[in-house]
Amino acid sequence: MLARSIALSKGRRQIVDILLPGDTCGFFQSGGGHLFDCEAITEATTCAIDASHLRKLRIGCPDVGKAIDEELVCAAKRMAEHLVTVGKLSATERLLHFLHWLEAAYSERGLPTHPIALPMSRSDIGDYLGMQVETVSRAFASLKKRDLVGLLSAEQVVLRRRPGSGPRRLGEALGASEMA
Amino acid sequence: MLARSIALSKGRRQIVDILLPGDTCGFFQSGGGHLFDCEAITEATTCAIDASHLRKLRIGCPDVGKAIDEELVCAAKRMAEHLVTVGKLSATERLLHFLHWLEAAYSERGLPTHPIALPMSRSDIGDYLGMQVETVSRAFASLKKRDLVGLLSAEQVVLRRRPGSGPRRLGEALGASEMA
DNA sequence: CGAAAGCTTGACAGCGTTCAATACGGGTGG
DNA sequence: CCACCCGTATTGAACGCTGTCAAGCTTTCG
Repeated sequence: MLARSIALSKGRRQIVDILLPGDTCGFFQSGGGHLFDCEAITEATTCAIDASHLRKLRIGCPDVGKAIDEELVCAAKRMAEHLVTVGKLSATERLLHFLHWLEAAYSERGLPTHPIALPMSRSDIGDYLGMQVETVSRAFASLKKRDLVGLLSAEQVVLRRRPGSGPRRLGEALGASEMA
Repeated sequence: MLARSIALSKGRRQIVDILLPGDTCGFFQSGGGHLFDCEAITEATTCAIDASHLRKLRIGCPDVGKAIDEELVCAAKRMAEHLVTVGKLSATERLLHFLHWLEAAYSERGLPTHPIALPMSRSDIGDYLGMQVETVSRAFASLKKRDLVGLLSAEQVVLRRRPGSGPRRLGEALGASEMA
């Protein structure tokens, strides 16, 4: 698990994207400078590709260009949905939404989802979801009290699926997340 | 001015990006479906490019692919910085940051910046910055009271530059935006 | 001129931040 | 093995900001 982030003053940062096995963490540079920091949350094995070599490769092989585009578009899509999460949801809803997203992402990659591993610290979660560490804790407490999640430990979480709150599109998820 | 947004339930939406003359509003589709809605805020003249034609064009001409990548990366960069704005700034700071961003964007394109035009409604601004209409109004009032902006009308704004708060990189801007 | 839509302002409740204190867990050294 | 210590997580209390509801106000358009 990697975190793509933007560094701010005084050691603060905003995590803008989270990368899981199979995702690509390069590509985001223009004019030679990288746009984002990228930091490993867990142990990670990465594969470096020489930029000039890749550039040459693209010319002969259109599929390469297409794959790069696909990756860029996916990252943009993730960020846009994340923007909705941060912009429109309450703290508890953000956390729940994030956990469901993680579960879906794990499941796509064949990683265990019961429980789901949460290797990042509370402060990482806060930097990702745009809230304070304390608020993250409170949100966990709130979800636990409602039996929406179970906490085996601080980094081992089980999601209890509420009827009708399964994985769904974001627009509907938001409608449902109003937790009336 | 166009707004790229994600539609939510009950007519709500999150605007994820704002496009100005020279920006490209396509590209964001995968599997035939568009990822975002795109809506005109002002009158706009657009230029449609046939997708299959473009695909063929890329093969022979590497610059085309590079230009598309450039556009994707720029959009991702905008969204990431916007994410910082929404995730880490208070309502008033968000608005001020947005106005400065607009000024810089206008200035890059040779559009007038004194005053700067604000063709979008308060509700659009709210959907972009992740806050309510009333909060947008309050933020304007607060900025006006501090003489950071002047309101000629609801859509004609002048930015009064505070010493040391000119256009700068986002990391520093955030440091300064703590408005101590 | 009247109506409708958008903008602004006020009051109040609720949520999230802040500051502070406490609990938990892993590791080290005695 | 236990005591201690550190970093991290949780919990508590008070405050401030923002969402909400409601009422005026301005502008636009018929």
